[in-house]
Amino acid sequence: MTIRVPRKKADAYQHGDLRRALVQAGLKMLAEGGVDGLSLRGAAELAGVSHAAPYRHFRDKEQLVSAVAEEGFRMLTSRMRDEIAARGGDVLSRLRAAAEGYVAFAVAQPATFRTIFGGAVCGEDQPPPPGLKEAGEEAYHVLRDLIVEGIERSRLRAEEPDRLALAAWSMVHGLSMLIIEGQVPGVRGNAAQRRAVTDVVVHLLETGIRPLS
Amino acid sequence: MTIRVPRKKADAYQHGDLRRALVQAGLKMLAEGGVDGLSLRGAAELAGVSHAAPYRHFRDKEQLVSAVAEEGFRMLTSRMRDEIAARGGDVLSRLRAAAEGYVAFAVAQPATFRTIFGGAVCGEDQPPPPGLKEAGEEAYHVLRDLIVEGIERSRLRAEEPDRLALAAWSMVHGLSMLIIEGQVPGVRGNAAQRRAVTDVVVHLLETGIRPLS
DNA sequence: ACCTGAACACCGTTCAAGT
DNA sequence: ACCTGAACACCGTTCAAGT
Repeated sequence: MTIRVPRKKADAYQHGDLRRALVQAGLKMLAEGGVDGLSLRGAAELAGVSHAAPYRHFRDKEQLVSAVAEEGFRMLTSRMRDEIAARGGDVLSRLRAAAEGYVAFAVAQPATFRTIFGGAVCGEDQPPPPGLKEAGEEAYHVLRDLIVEGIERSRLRAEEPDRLALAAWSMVHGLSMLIIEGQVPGVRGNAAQRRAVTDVVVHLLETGIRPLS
Repeated sequence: MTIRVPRKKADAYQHGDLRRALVQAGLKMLAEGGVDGLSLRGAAELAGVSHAAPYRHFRDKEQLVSAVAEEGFRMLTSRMRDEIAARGGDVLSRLRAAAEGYVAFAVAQPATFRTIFGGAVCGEDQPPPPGLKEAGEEAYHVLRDLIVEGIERSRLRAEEPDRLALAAWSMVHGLSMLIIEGQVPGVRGNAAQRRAVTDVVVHLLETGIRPLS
């Protein structure tokens, strides 16, 4: 009789971890070379494998990009959770923390952020790949849970949570994109200014742009 | 003596209109093949010219993409202006029209919309190319003028206009991106639902997500 | 000035062949 | 099963050469 131990070696590239290695390589290429720096051949080289090997794990480049986007999405969610936990306070304070984590991630990893929402992943009609969809829903639930708590505590309007969540997500997502695009002058490189701008925008999200009347 | 007439022929590709032809070709490729469908060689072929000819007008692909983004930005601004003019009404009604024009353009031309804000154009530190920056400012002023009018008429909060404009732009831009990314379920293909969702989000932008208290 | 054709390096993808 | 090496089509870019 032989006892089968599940193989978990350190140099496990040849045992099923090539997929993970390729995704990590993709994230590294995004961080170093921007969106255009991500290539199948480059990822294969970084993983120490021939350029044809990735096709054992991904049908085409789009599937690798999708896997990288999924991992990036989970990193974004982590960043939000960390910021929320570090800030604490009442639910509005934690919502602001989530917003700042979101913006901070976008600025720190613009190419990864763009890949997550890059649309190279799902075309006009195709549904998003399941893993990426799941990662998106996980991020969305972090936001939605805060919204629901805010409503229960009467710190947010007694509206349908999904409506408030969509408005909040849109605002923070748009702000992040405009900042990394350089459309908000003097903010991309200045962390203090960035936080100030984010606070202003989130405050307007909370109270609206119409007069209090 | 010879009278020099300014040359404006119909088949003016050889007389300085090659640049324009290449930009138009780029827009066509974006509409038909998505962001990845845009190539220098393809644009040259569509313009009926050798693959090296574009380098007389653009230093590299990035400059062509930048020119295409600029033209796309002007199309987006036109779309907003048209929607504003068609709707009319008070300033809040026209703000809503601008938002719907923005979202409608993004959904109708997602690849062009992504290229405008694609970031392939300006890197981390580089400033945006002047033409694209100007096109962006033109779009921004359409929004800002509405905001200023709203403040003057006491339909918007007496805040710094740029703050209100940034909040509004962020919200509508983010909503557009989330919709074309497929993150807002059941909206990408449904114009009526899309308008309803946009109205809800803009209404929350106006009145905020906090209770009226 | 403006354009061409050949050339180079790089990429995504396929496939017969190796272990 | 998993990986390799050669091969193909495509791309961005350069450059000597043509008019």
